[in-house]
Amino acid sequence: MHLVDICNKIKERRSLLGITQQDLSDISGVGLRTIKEIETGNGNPSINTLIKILNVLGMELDVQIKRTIK
Amino acid sequence: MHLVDICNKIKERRSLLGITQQDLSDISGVGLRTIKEIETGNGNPSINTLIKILNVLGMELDVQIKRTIK
DNA sequence: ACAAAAAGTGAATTATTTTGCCCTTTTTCG
DNA sequence: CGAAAAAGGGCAAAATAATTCACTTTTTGT
Repeated sequence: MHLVDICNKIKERRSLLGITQQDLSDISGVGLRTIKEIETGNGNPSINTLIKILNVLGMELDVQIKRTIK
Repeated sequence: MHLVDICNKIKERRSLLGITQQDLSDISGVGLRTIKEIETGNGNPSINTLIKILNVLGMELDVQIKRTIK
């Protein structure tokens, strides 16, 4: 999973939950500007920043062995 | 999955593959010091840095809905 | 035990992320 | 349609990650 995919997942999940970027910022403690950067795909967040956001969205990171060796 | 778990997975996987931190650094293009930081748990890498490392280890990131709401 | 290799750490510098402020564009909905 | 809400972006300051160099500690293998 690439960074852009992660960003899209975040955007979709937030939409699904019916909260705004501002809400996500307030609850996660991550700056609004940063969340905008991430959701538009222009961003390279640190793990901690990403995890803060994912937590609010009820999601989590996982690391696994690649199934398909492209 | 927390940051510390990710760090441990990286460390274990590198060990399993029988390569050194130096090797991982050379192949991934991520600085040796950065890799050391990550493996010892003192680190907050950006997603891109993390992905570079995971690629070399044949691993990948995934984002998913939390199964257990602790 | 000893030497070599690998891993861990400190400090200083550079590069990048994170942030707030402010404004523009797009979307929502009465 | 028209106003309000939400999203998208430019810019510069502050915070933090990434890197290099040098050294110490630990681990590995003979």
